[in-house]
Amino acid sequence: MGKKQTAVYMISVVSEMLGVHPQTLRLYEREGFVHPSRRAGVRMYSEDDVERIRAIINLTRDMGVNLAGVEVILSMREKMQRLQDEMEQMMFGMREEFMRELSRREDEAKHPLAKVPEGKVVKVRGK
Amino acid sequence: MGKKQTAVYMISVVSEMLGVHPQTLRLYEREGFVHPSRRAGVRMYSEDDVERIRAIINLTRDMGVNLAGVEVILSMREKMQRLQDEMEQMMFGMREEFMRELSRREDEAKHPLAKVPEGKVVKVRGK
DNA sequence: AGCACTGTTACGCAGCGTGACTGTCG
DNA sequence: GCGACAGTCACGCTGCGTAACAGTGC
Repeated sequence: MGKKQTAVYMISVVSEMLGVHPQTLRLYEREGFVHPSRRAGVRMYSEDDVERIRAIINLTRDMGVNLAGVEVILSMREKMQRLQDEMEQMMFGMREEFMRELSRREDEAKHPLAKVPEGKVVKVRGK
Repeated sequence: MGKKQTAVYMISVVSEMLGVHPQTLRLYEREGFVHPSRRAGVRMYSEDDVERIRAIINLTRDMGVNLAGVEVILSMREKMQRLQDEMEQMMFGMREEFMRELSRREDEAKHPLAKVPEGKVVKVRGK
């Protein structure tokens, strides 16, 4: 567990970086949108925290979205990200399976008498 | 162009079906969330319209989401649906391509002298 | 002692649901 | 002429950003 030495800011810095009232940042924490670490009781915002807050500001100030809406949207965003990763991984797995099937058939062609166990064929949910 | 004869309701019916004030429904239309058709100037809500309104009600009343938030969420939802369909289709295409590759190799094995044009191999964006 | 943090409380503006009112059509 | 639609306007409640205040630690 090394010391992930990414930049860390305290509330006043983040406040003027983003043009946000410090109280707003405390509010966001109370509402559970960000979880800055603490050093001696003082909030320390990581780069990720700042980025997350930036997204929230963008939603609230620029798009007029509610905090309740922000919560839904952020969780949807994460869900979408996971789904995309999952899909990608699935495609990769599919490709590998086909590769195995190809070499299996090649082996079978070379040694016609040795039965190589049959591979299963990837199914895709029909349209 | 057949007459898509799905059930159609006027505002008072929808209003009491969903327990929503009629004015609220008119508001949702003004804000561009639903587009009921009109018969003689009177709003006619399709099943889809009702379903969409139900989703909006769920977001606003139960989850406390803003109308601005609703807009973002609904469009995200559609986008996610499209993305999922697209992914599914892509996997289907991948499978077909592999099938072609398999039969190409079989042909090549049967007729060793006839060069069958080589098929391309599906690539997956690396992790 | 002074500055920047902490937390709590209060104010004000804006969004939005709803009620009231008037007009039109069948 | 009554009932349900249409539209417009105004009120009130709530959410949320901000300001004010007191307490604590370097």
